[in-house]
Amino acid sequence: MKMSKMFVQTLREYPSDAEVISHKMLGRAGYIKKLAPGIYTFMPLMWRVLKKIENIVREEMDRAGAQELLMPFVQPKELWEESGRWEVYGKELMRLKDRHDRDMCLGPTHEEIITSVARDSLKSYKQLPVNLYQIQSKFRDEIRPRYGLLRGREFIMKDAYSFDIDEAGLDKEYKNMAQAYKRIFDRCGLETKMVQSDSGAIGGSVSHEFMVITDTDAGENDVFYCNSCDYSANSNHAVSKLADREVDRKEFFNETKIVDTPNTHSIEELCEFLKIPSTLILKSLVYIADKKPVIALIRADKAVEETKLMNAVSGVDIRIASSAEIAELMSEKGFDAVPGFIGPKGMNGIKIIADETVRDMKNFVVGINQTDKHLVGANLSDLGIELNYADIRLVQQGELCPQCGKPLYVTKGIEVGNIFKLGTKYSKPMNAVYTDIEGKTHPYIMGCYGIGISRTAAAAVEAHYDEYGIKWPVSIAPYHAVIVPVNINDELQMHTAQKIYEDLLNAGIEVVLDDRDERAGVKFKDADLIGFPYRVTVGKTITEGLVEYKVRETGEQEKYTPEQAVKILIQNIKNNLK
RNA sequence: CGGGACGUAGCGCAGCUUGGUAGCGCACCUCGCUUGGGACGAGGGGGUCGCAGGUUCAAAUCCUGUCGUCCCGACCA
Repeated sequence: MKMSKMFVQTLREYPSDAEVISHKMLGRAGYIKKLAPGIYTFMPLMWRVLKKIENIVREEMDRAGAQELLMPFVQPKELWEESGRWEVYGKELMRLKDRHDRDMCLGPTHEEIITSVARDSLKSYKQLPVNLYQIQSKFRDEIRPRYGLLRGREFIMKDAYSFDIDEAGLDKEYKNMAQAYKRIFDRCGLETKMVQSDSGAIGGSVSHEFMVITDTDAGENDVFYCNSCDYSANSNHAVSKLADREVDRKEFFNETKIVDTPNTHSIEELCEFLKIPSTLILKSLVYIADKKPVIALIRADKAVEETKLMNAVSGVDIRIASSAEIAELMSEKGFDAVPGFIGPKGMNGIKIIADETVRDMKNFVVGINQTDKHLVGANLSDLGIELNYADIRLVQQGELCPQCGKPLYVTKGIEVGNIFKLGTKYSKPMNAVYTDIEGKTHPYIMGCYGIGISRTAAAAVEAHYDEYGIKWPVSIAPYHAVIVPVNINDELQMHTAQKIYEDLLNAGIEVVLDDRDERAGVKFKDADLIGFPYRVTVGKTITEGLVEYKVRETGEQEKYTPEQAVKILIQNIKNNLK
């Protein structure tokens, strides 16, 4: 490719709307162009990167025994009604009507479609197991798309679905996919952690996410992990042992009574007023789960993990209650307390979920729905309510590993892939069954396995960049190398560059010749920004028969004869692609 | 959906307070000069100032409405 003809425009400045590294870099280097929020054109360089990732995914999925197909992007409502998700999925599902006024949607995921395809074709146990996948654009009408390709509305995804006759088969395929994913991300030059996670809206029981660990702002997930064993989990799923279970502190309160606690609207204010540690306070939080109030109780030095709470009440939608909703709840129960003084006492008929931390608390402080008052020296028996215990606690750094008891650490991660055990979540309601050896029918045992292709590309930038631009891993770089003649009007320089370029092309290397009549600085800046893994500069030293070879990743550079440079380049690239 | 901000050339921005012939840098075109880390000079092309009303002799500027975009909170590959 000649740089002078390449359809790319690099910019002097970062796009003003970009917040995170990958968005800034990909925008400035001319890889992507925004059309609408979360909707981007993949420019030629970007498309080359995406195709590289797709091909790695294809090779590894095929090697793992999966078969590629391609399902429709536009889907009819009827299938979504069969699975029950037309009602449940919410506004992220982009709904539209065709000319006959029929309800349709843009595919955010394809469980319904693949299940309907499978049930028409997979009739016998003899045909199972099967794993089918596709690589395609998905559309999810995210509330707030952001971070460029990391959270788009339209994005490219690989989604795979497995069908087995029993759980054992699913377990085997689940492991098989986990191994394939490891190989895929390794080949993309990405270090990932496989972490336990919540199974979310797609449903099912067990799931793991593949996280690119990053120290940039783009990591939207907190990952807890143990250095002593293999435990790691997304914060929405992580569990821990408490480092401190010391809760009976009789020295503070030796009798149960109501005390005045004026203007203590926060835990901090209450601690300060009563001169007590926050571990002595039972915190009561009001949430709205599927439009109904739920009270969550937890030791006040800990925070509630909303996904866990949602699972504890089997809800699909949860958020903290507004002060108006709290006021409404109060008046319904005959109280008039303001937030800060809410408590479980007298809340009969409201679902109350207590975190495990509550179990051990004794002689604690709790709100009793009277403004400017708290009950001190309280015990659970004083509250006169029925508690449902569940782990709804957000793990904090320093708490202990649930497996081995050593301290847990936290880091940021970008989720680039996930694997789910679906079981019969879709096959049962959609009556997708096979016939066993005895002639009986059973629903398939299903699994699903996703990889965000475009997100993986962005995550690779987050993991490989410096102040000058992108440092693509060779395996997914748009081109392997760039040849830069410093002065194209110098016949020897240009002739040598041209020769190197052709030799590399003939060797199957994806190479760009920067034949633009620009100053060296411009070409170097662009080469660094675009992120070619290797650069060969043909400048003044060509009069001594030498060119300069430079590695983008390490900054390492060396002078060679043109023939040596070609040879080393070919060798390094081939080694890297193994 | 709530809270904040912004819409002026492909990109980044000034002008608006106090109405009076639309500007700057980058990018683009021509010529010259230059050629190892985003040179320089001269000339040039490109904008219904998001859109619609209103006020006014006169609106990018003031008023009203509307659409769009970005940032902070609840989702997920």
